[in-house]
Amino acid sequence: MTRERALQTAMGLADAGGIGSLSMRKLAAELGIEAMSLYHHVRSKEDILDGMVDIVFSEMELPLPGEEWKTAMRRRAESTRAVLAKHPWAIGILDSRTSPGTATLRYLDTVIAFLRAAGFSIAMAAHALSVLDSYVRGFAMQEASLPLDQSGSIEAATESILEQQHMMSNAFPHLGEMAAELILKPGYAYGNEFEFGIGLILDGLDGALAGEGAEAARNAPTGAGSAASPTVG
Amino acid sequence: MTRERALQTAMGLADAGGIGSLSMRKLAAELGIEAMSLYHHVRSKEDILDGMVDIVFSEMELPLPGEEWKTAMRRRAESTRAVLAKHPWAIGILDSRTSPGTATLRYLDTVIAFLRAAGFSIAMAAHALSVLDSYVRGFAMQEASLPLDQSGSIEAATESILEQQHMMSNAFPHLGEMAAELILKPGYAYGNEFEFGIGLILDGLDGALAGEGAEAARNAPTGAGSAASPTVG
DNA sequence: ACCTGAACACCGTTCAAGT
DNA sequence: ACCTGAACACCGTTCAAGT
Repeated sequence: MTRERALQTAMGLADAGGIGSLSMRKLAAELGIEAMSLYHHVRSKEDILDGMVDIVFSEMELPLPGEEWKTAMRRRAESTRAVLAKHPWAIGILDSRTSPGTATLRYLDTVIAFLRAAGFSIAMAAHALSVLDSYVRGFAMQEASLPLDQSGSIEAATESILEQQHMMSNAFPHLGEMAAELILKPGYAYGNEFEFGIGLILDGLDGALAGEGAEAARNAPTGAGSAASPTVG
Repeated sequence: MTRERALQTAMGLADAGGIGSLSMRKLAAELGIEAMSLYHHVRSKEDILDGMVDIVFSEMELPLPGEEWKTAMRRRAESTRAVLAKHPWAIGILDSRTSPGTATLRYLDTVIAFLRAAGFSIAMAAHALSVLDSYVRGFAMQEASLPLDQSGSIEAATESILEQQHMMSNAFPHLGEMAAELILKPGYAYGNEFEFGIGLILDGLDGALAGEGAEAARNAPTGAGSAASPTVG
């Protein structure tokens, strides 16, 4: 029995049945011990959740040094989305840990280092982190709560949805139209909306970065507009 | 005793002490009845959560007919953020309700109607809803989990944070630099990042809309590029 | 050092019994 | 129709007692 094995088993339980099916008693049973024995390896259930969240961060792909920044941030976003789809219970508690683990801190540090090396000022790196991660986590949250079939399209096979669809078209015509003309059509998968948003945000960051670079160049025309020193006051 | 009063009291409990402090027994006590009596007015705790989420949607400001769309969407985003800051327990369960209430459906229908009237195709309205709401909810989630003082800046007064800050600067230098040079500086408030992201997304949508309008004009040069008919196949 | 039975203070919900 | 006591099957956690 190690803390590591307890965390891995806890991840398995949460992945399989949601965070609600993770209890100290069930986890202990899975490990072949009594619930009270767990407290020799972890401090509390909160401690277990801290450890689980840190494992989730450790599974996310990091940007590679030298990679073009938009490519790197797009890959990071897609990796985050994939990891959160595998561990949907983690979405709501990713940020709420009061004591972030080392994998979490290393993850953040590496992303910030990458952005700085790519020419982002400290303030612009904070902007980029905020808008990208807010979007990716919000999207993961919405995606996690959809009734999806295995192709990723909305599960419309049940009678109840079709009934609702009919009622909706009368009481809520625009929602009904969007459902009928787009969302419930065979080709539509909500997951594809991700690409639109991430592209839009990366292009926007590109523009903001160019504007900042131009401004820096005006203020200090000899500098290369690169990353070494902070440009924020 | 009515369902309405039960929901309002439940909201008060959740607002005050988080969703964890909302139990059927405590709610009943607050209402002056026994826990079991609640089941005469609501079907289950899930039913209560459904009702609470619908009330949260009813508190969000809707776009006004005729309003300029970027203004309207910015106001909607800020209102959503404010409502979710008042009811942080709602952020993680907003989308996960399997049976949305009438306020929720009316809210969505009104927003879609507004976007269609502003010239968005069905597909572009879906894009806009997805990227805006993912961002706003993701941001609300991150904001809800920060240790903020009343001015909205990070609470840096505790020794433990300063200690961590010192350790961090060695092990995680870029994170440490961002903390020291930006986040822990007196003027900084994480909430101000919201404006950067929402502006970036609205500008991006503006460009996408113009592109779509130009394409529609090429395909049917006599049309005004307006909202009446769907342009999605 | 590691494990555990009993216990405490909680949960959501059912059911039969009251008015 | 509305309320409720007792009960069931759960929680996280403490504590004294075992090896």
